[in-house]
Amino acid sequence: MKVAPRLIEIALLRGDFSFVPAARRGGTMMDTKKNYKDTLLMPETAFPMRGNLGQKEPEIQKRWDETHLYEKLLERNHGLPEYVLHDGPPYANGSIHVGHALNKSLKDFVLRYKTMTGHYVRYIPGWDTHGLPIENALSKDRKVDRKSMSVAQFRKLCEAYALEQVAIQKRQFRRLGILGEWDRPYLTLDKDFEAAQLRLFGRMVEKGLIYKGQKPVYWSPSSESALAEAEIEYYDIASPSIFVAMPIVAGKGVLPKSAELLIWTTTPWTIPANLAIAVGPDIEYVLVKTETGRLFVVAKNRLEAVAAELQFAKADVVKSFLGAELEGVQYKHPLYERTSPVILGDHVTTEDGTGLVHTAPGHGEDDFIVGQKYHLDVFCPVDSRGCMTAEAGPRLAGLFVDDANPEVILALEEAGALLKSGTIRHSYPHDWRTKKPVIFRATPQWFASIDKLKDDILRAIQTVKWYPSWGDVRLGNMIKEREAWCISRQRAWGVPIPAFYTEKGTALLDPVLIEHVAQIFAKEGSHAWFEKTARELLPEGFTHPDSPNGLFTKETDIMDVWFDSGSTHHGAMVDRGQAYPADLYFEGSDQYRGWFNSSLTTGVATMNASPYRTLVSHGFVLDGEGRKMSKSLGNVVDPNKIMDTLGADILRLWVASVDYQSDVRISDDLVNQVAETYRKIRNTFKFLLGNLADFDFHRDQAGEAEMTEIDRYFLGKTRRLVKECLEAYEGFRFDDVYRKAANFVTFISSFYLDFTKDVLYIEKADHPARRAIQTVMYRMTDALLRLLAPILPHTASEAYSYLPHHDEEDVALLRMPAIEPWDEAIEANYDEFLSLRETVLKALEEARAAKIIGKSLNAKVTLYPKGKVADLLERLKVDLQRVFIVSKFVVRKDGYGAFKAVDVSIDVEAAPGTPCERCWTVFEELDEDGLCPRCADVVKG
RNA sequence: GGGCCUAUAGCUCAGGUGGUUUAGAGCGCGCGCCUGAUAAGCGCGAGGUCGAUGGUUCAAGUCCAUUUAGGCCCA
Repeated sequence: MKVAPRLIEIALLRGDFSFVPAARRGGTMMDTKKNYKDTLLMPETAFPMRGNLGQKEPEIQKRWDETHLYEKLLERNHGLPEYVLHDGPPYANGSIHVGHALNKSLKDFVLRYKTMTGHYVRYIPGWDTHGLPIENALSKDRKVDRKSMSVAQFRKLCEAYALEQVAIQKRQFRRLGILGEWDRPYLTLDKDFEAAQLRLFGRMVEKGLIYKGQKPVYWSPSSESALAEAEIEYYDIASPSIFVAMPIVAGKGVLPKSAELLIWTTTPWTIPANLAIAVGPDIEYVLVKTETGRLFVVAKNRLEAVAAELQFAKADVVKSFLGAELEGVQYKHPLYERTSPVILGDHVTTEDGTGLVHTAPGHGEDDFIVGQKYHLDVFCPVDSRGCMTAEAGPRLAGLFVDDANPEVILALEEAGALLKSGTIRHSYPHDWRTKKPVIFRATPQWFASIDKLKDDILRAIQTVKWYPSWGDVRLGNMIKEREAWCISRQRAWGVPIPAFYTEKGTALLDPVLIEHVAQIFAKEGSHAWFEKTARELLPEGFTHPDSPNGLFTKETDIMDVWFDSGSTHHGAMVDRGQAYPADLYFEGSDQYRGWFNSSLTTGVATMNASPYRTLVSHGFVLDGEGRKMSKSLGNVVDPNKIMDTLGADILRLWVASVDYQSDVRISDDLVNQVAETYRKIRNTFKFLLGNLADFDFHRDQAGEAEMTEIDRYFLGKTRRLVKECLEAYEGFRFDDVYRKAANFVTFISSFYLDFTKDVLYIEKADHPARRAIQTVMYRMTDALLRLLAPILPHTASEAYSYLPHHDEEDVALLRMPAIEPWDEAIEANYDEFLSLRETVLKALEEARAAKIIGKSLNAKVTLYPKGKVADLLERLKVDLQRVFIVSKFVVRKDGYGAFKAVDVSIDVEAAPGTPCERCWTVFEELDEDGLCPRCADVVKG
């Protein structure tokens, strides 16, 4: 324990010497020692042992800013091959979390590494600044009443809010130590960006990829507007609950014509819009005959419940079959002369109802999706006020949906299709503002066709390099499953869809008009759309046959924000002078569905090629137990806190330590563990720098010819480290860099840096052996500093500034070390020697335990090699006494020692004689000053 | 429910196409040494049967199936 020494320190401070052990008392001995200590070449450096990163990093970052490090790097690498890492825009809302820190750190590793390998590397950070979360933050958190102002006014508030959020996140990102164009980031709300987005959209229009269709959305009849998921609140209400039978007209040989399909619904008003009945392909269905002789189809698991509900006295199973067999069966609508198909849908369950799902593509999300697959119409006989239209037939037309319900039920009863009508209490969506029920209603929306692009996208996927390798499968599966992309949003905060309507209602989506609007946006931003009239947004003198009076209106829908971020490869990359495609996209695995997907779609649509050559994805950050972080669980780790206390380099080192390609974990314990490793690395730097205090590499370096084998062995290990780390960087395997570097540090610290102290401290400054060792240490320091610079930029920068005779202003300005060959024969020999070393250390440990020796320098070791060990020693030119830090080392071919191991035995005894006052090596004879010949020579000669 | 992924010592990770004996490393932990890297350094040691089950095989952490837990994205 550390208690004892601490007590002594305290005692010394107090002047209370009663705690001091006897051995430490007595003036003369201490004085003598002190004299000789002054003659040693002890490590000397001002590089502090403790990082104090929380305080120091901001200072280092300030220096980077003031010296324009980023700009210098660009200048320096101007004309070299460009490497484009295109930044995916985080959403501008709230403080950053560890996921952000992980993402940005990983990118910075790549950016700094690529810069150091001689690439022209820009970093243009970006933000996603439109969208619903910002609208909601204003309405909910800041109590902004949207209805009290115009859309244009509300959008201005959104913009201001987004910019605030960007400022917050920017500060936090910069604290990580990331170099880049922070003064000129790209924002999706920038005028230029919005113009670029429109132009990209225009090209898709030109290619015929954009069309108008229908899609059901949450619709609030009470406020006559579409609602987003976040604007919905659920309350319990009473709804009708009806069972309806729909007669078969074509049974496909599976069902008799007299059979009827049984469905259940709580929204009778959607019955007029019924265009199909969905069944689960793998669900088992039965045809049952009731006491009345009617034949009904129902899911087998639901039979009992349904029979009870409908009070069947009898329900004999006539036949059973899988849902898949029913595909294509035709039935007749009970209220209209209309025939519809049975379709298959994975969304069908047997949790409630009959296992057969009434499908109205105009009134339900699932219904719409499955309807797309079967090319069903998106039929919606309900208007914006929630009233049935003429399409629902004269009997229902004009009725509000709630009033249509009883009328539909009545009609069904009259048609003999109603089997039961009741009520049910259930949770139902309501408008969060009016608190009135909402409905699902199809409205006209703009779509991007995916069908036409699918094959091209799938082909593009094959050209991308994926890390991890399963990325192509994941994205490919999503593309294959993907239906049309609805890009319309009935919101305010976003880029408007640049369509106009004529007096006759003709939609005008024309590349020429879009370019005109884009030019306006480039000057004024998309606010112009909401502040100007259609006339003002159209080219001067524009006419259209469908607008004889020259009147036009403009589209009110805005674009899905995924179209915003999907446009960054132009708005923020190509338009900023970078080449298409980018070398790298590097984001979280949720972006397979998001940005990877939308960027690829728009990229293929407009450039017929993937916007990225290589794609790397990282996993999510979980807590120490592998669980999702959540406020309610209280397991959220705040990166800002870590940076303020332990430092950004610790956080970055954590990032480097984990296998980010799957999900990663973080906790206080885990971060502390990384901090320990950091301390080891830092302290090793301090020691190395200290031992290089009097070393000028240009003047003092030794050639390999002047080195011992073991020097060359460690030089070789350094070169191996360089090679392996560079390979790891190339493959984005930062955890390999971390581990290899950490292991290297441990390895040299316990072996080379330990035994060479005898030469470094004791010998004269320019002793050849000492200069040889310093040369190796310089190489080690240099390699480690450069290799770790991308991961620990602050620490590497700081340590480099303490390196005597350094040439550059910052370590970041250096190149990665070159890969050099090393002597593999020496490496093999000394790798083998390591196991002999272990054996000797064990023997020493045993002697220590037996109180024969304390420190190894008090020992005399006698080694009795046999077989392979004897062979090995034949091959080595090594000073065993020095390497094992003992006072005497004897090798004897005859006899055996007490400590036995394979092919070797060892005797350890206390070295006879007295320790030299200066070097502490034990000698049988010393001169009159208590010095050994070597020390006498150094001190006196 | 579907697509994709993860699961080896307390922690972070190694363990090409199945076959070196008691599955490795670093950290942490325990014990000890040193006090001339000192809120440091060095040594030794104890910890896993490889998420679980069932298979294939002369032989599986390493192949197959099932299953459990967890994650992302859908539904």
